[in-house]
Amino acid sequence: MLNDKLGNWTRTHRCGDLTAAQIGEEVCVMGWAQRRRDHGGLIFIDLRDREGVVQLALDPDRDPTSHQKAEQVRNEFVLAARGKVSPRPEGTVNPKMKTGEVEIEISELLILNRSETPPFMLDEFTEVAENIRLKYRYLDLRRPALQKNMLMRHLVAKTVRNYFDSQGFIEVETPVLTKSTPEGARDYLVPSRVNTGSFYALPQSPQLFKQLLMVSGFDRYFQIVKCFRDEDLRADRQPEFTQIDCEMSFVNRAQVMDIMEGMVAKVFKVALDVDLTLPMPRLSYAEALDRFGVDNPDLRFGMELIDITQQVAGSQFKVFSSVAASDGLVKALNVKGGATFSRKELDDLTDFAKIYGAKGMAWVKVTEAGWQSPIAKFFTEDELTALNEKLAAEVGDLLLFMADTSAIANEALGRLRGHLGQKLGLASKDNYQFTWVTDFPLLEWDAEQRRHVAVHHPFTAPLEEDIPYLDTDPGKARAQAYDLVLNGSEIGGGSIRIHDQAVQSRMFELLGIGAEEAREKFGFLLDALDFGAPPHGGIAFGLDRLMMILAGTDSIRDVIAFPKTQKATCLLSDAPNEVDDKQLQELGVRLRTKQQ
RNA sequence: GGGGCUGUAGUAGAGUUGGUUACAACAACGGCCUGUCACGCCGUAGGUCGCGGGUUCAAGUCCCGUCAGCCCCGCCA
Repeated sequence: MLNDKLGNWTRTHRCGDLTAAQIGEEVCVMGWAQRRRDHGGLIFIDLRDREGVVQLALDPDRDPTSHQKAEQVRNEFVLAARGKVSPRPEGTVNPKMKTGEVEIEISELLILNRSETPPFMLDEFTEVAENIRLKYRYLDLRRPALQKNMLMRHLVAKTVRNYFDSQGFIEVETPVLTKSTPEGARDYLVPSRVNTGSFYALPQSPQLFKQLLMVSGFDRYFQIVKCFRDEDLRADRQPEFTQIDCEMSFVNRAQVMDIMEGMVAKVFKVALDVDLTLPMPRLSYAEALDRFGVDNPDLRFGMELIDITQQVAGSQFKVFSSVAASDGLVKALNVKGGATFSRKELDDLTDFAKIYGAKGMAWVKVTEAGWQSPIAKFFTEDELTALNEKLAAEVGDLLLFMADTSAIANEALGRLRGHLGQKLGLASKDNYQFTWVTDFPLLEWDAEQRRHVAVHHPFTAPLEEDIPYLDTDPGKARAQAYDLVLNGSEIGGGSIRIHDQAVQSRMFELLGIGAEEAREKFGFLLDALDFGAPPHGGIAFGLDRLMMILAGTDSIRDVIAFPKTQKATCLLSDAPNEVDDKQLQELGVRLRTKQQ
């Protein structure tokens, strides 16, 4: 059957926008049939567009032609309808719908297109397995939840652009086909046909180009830009993702952080109508690790880590005292009211800690009769008193202990803290607690590669007072870096950059990148720094992670229109796919066989 | 590279100790119905139990392998 033609019909309203204010108006709406209710005589159709749903009423007595057409309508047919907005008869108002006070009395109906029966209902109620949703992503995107997320993402991007514009930033595009560089994540490579045997890399970030823009005098740059990292996926990680990237000249750390707080506050106001308190708290890396065990602490709840290494150093409990003697850490958490945890729950917590390298976990239930714990017997009265005091232990509390190297004790107990915060409902989704984390180490020792690697990236400037350490004790040098952490998630990170060619060369040297390699890989940057590079610094925010928190979802796929699966494939387009041998030949690329 | 969870009509699920023809719901299709709104009523159709192998008289169910989706560790300057 032929579809109706749109002709010169013009939409006057979006479905979801019709309210009592339009009563009496002749309107024209277009959208998808969400559901048809056929009463034999009267037919109701819920028509949906991105703003919502409105009820069309088709009365055979008013217009038999459109009523007849309405009998053919099935789910997801594309309709255009003209009619009068009317108040619903008494007793038939639907308070659950935004448009529930009105309906459109249809005088003319067009079936613009038909639809196969969709593989799943496109309403807000039906739950569908994610692989099915991803295969039919264009249908899933038609549903209210994803429509809402994508509309919000647009609003956030618009707000970011307006804010940066108002602060004198300009958006400049940087290359997507660029140069592979050592350090950092695995690159996505693109073979060059014109230069057989050579490859471009897709950018992990526009880092070098934005620094060059500072050398070029643009002063304040930003870009909302795709970045690519060929690493394994997580619930909050996709191989291609979007950064809000920016860079400023003639600024120090505090000035960068101030401007960025303003941007984040604007975004929260526009997207959620939430007023943030500025300035945001600032924690040093050392303090974050000491108090929370991780460099991305969730500040929605307390339950801080407590260092009890001193208190147990002399105890009979060898697991603790030996760690204390070997420069490790013994730390504890006081889970208020946690004495009700079952043995199974405690075992589960232990298993959780083991994921992060912990060898075990000691626990204590604080009861009226004292410590109920497998390890209670190892401690003297004095030691118990000291520990109870240090941990502010009260009857009903659960104390969890971790003894290990400082790295493992901190991470395992810190993760356990985050896990317990979720489990105990201490981390409400609509509570937004920010903190900056600063003074990261500049370098860390990579035992496998037997060299220092940059904690942030190789262009990060050391704290001015720590520059002497570069020659004496590089591991001790701290960086002029800063991460913005929201509810335990790192949503942004940046630094003041090195603008001095000599310092940059020294940095490469420390990273074990020889002068020749540095010249080959980064020569263009080193050259640029020699031509009057201004002091500069910047930051990049992960737009997808920010959107996850704004949208209140646990999956990055819910804020990306066309996301990849965990194996980095696209179930919709079937990418990546094999290509014709002819294409490979043109590129000068030959596939290795499995045996090789 | 490693650990874990899941896979049964189009969809989301039930299926007990291995035992008759694999269930009911929603969706679909046909019919009835003039105030429903996740409409209602009657009827019809719809299955490679992810795939492959094994054990068994007998496998959706037990075992092995494999594929896919998800979560995590490693990885992610």
